[in-house]
Amino acid sequence: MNDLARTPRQIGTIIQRARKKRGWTQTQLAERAGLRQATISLIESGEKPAKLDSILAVLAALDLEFRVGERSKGAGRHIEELF
Amino acid sequence: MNDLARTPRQIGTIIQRARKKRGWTQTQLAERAGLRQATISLIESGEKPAKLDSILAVLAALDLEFRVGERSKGAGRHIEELF
DNA sequence: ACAAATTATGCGCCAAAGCGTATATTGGCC
DNA sequence: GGCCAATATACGCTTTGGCGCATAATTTGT
Repeated sequence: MNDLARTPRQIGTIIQRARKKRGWTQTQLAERAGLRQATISLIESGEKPAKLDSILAVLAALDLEFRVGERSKGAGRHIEELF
Repeated sequence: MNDLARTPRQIGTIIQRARKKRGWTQTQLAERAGLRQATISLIESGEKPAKLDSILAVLAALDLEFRVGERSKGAGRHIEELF
């Protein structure tokens, strides 16, 4: 994978795609991440900035993780390019 | 680069390394990220969970970015895996 | 089209991140 | 040791993310 995640919205989109890929509902993901369905909804929309802990919990529940790399070194894809 | 970042502490360590690599003080980084020196100190220690926005601002100031990838898989990725 | 499931919002509340300011504490360097 | 830059803490205050609970709004399946 290695999707670029520079903004809360990009992160939300990535999370949503990963969740649907697993066939999970927001409620199911919320349970696994120890959050509420409403919180998942907000995170996926990216409109309200979340806490780092919440994002990390969601990523872990999806078996995903952050990696930190230098910008503009083309090691990832922009999520917008997907459709 | 592409450093693993699963916990706030790991993220803080990465940020600190990148900052020192650039020869910046916490105060300088704070100015560029629109935060306080004290906040940078807390983020680098990773002891107090920060807000996602703060982390993203710091990464951007350091010309870094998050990438999201599957756990337990190497950094250099096969694009074919995605579909 | 209808019912069921899923997702998006609303409201009051609490905990805490970040702020401003200021002060310890540490670390280099001469 | 002594001095100054750099970093870690402190306190009161404001803002807000996430909660519980609930309900709209939307999507999906038959």
